[in-house]
Amino acid sequence: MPQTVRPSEEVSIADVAARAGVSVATVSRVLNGHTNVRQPTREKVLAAVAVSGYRINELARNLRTAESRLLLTMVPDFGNPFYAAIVRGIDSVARQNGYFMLLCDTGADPLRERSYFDLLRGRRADGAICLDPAAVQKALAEEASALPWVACCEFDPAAGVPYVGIDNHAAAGDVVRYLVGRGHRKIALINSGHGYLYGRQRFEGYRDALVAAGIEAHPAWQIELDSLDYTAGEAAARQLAALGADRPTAVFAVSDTLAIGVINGLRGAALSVPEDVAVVGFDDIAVAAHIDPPLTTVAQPMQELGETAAHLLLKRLREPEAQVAGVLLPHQLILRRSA
Amino acid sequence: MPQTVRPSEEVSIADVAARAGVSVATVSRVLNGHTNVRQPTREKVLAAVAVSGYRINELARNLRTAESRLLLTMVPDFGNPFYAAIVRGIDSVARQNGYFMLLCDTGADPLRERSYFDLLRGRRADGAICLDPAAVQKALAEEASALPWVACCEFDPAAGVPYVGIDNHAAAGDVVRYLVGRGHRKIALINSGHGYLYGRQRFEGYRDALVAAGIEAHPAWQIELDSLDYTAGEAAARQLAALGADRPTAVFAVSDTLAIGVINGLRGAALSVPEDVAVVGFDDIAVAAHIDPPLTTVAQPMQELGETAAHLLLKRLREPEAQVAGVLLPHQLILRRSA
DNA sequence: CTGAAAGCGCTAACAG
DNA sequence: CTGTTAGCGCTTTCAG
Repeated sequence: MPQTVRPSEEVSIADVAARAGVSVATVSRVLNGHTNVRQPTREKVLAAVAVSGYRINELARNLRTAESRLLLTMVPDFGNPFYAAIVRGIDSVARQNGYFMLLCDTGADPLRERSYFDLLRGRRADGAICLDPAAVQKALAEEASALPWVACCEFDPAAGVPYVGIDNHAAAGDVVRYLVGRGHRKIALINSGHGYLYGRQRFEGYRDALVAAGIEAHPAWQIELDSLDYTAGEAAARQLAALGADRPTAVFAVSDTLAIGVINGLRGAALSVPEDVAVVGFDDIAVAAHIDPPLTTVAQPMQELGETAAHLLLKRLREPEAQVAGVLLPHQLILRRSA
Repeated sequence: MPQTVRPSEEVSIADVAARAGVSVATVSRVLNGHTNVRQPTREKVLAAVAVSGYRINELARNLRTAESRLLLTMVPDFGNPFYAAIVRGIDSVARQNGYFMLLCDTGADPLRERSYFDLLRGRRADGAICLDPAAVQKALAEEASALPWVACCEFDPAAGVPYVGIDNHAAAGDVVRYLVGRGHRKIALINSGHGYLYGRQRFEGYRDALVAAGIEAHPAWQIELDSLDYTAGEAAARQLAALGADRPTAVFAVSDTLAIGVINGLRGAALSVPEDVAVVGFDDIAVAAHIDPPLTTVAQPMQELGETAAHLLLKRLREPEAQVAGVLLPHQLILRRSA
């Protein structure tokens, strides 16, 4: 016969029922705010709860109701302030809807992402929001398409997964057109490499806008990085500065962290911004407005991106059958002094 | 009679057992890697698992084993890169030990923190790491001291809660002594206000070092803020710049975000750093090295702070009775160009 | 080495 | 309005 090993202080719903002189069903009813309980009975129960110090065991409730009330959020790097703002948006609507957020840093590693997705399969999370590179998502797409998840920022409209993001192609075009309007014709692109779909979209926006302006880009002006670190931006800037006569007069970096690194790298090469080289970033993270020179950048509605992702997911949980379309939020070019 | 509403595709351990022609107990044994199962039997089970596409329901396991394998982390603001680095440290050791991390942003709000602590009470998390202001923690101290949690960065040695942090008093003293050594006698302190214990500790370190150097501080040089935003730092800088002849020649800000704001504010007042005013920050967040001028600051071992906190908590979970002492990690003054 | 069976603590039919 | 009872899906004695 299995024995109960719980410490004596653990009080269960049955204890409360006994103390109140009612059934466990009644206790459950008042706990869950059902209305069909007489007032005196309700009070008896509440009193018993109070004196016994009872706390509901949500693990048991979770099993019974078959939900964990947890939303999983996967980010490639929560050291990047860009993600922090989005995560805050997710968190706020999750909480408003009675969910908590399980935050995981995948480091853009497919294996780690896979193991996090197992949280869904094991019912430990009810749904997931994925901010990982599309390449990483893709590996999962087939087998995971039935799982309740949505994509945020990184998305492949063709993947059949609900998503929210911005029009990266247009945004990159806006930047190039602005720069061209200011007289620049030698415009570099510092891009995050490989897996990121937004990288490709922004590259295409950059290329198309250049073509439309009748400008041919020097191959050396297009740099692919495998990191969004400040340091990576610095290295890219040095590389560009070394071009001598072929040096670009403007640089478009696909992330503010990169752009800040670029500015610093340019400074190290005795080039001043924006006089010698104009610099435009992307994201509009908090620090962008507070450096020297203040960064001209494309603002993404970060908080709203997160909120929308959470709403999309919640909707998918409520109506599993409903077809949820992808949504694109507006971006905005913020003019400051760096370009 | 209650009916089973689970979709037909949901397969349970009983289905696997039936398919393999064994009992659920045996399936469970195989799943949990128990050794007392004959090889042929094990293979039958594994085969049945594979063909049925069975995934263990961790909610059920959690109820049975009475643990959630989740660690709760509460931060006052995950927009601050300082916290991001710590959180990464926590996450890495949590994962190494088979736990996932539930990350919550309390906004330094006692009510929200309380509600998060309820996750512990409801067994949805096995333990917690709290980075909130001591004042917020204190409200919980009495009733929550029995709960398995540890404090990180913010700690009251007298509270009886295991903690990890740095010696803030000494660190602030180091900054002041360095500044005095460079000839400064008019040293301002820009502090986070109110609740934060580290604020008080750093203030005392600042004050004591000043006294030891025989310097009397002008009251106007001590500014209390209720935010660590860049903007808050900027406002403080303007305030200091307006002092005219009484203007300090050095500023010690208790956070890098504040310090970056200060530098920007000073620049707005046409004061240059470090020539007119030297600026020292605290934390050594990633961007600190990449602004102009690069920030002199006190580095905290952020990753290690998080890792240690997680280890402390894990130890407390394993040995509930053991007395865990507080631990102080070394800090380091990083000299760059801002001071 | 394997199986039967007793729950973990809770919710929700169903019957009264 | 309230109680009885059957599980949710799993782990773990205890017997054989």
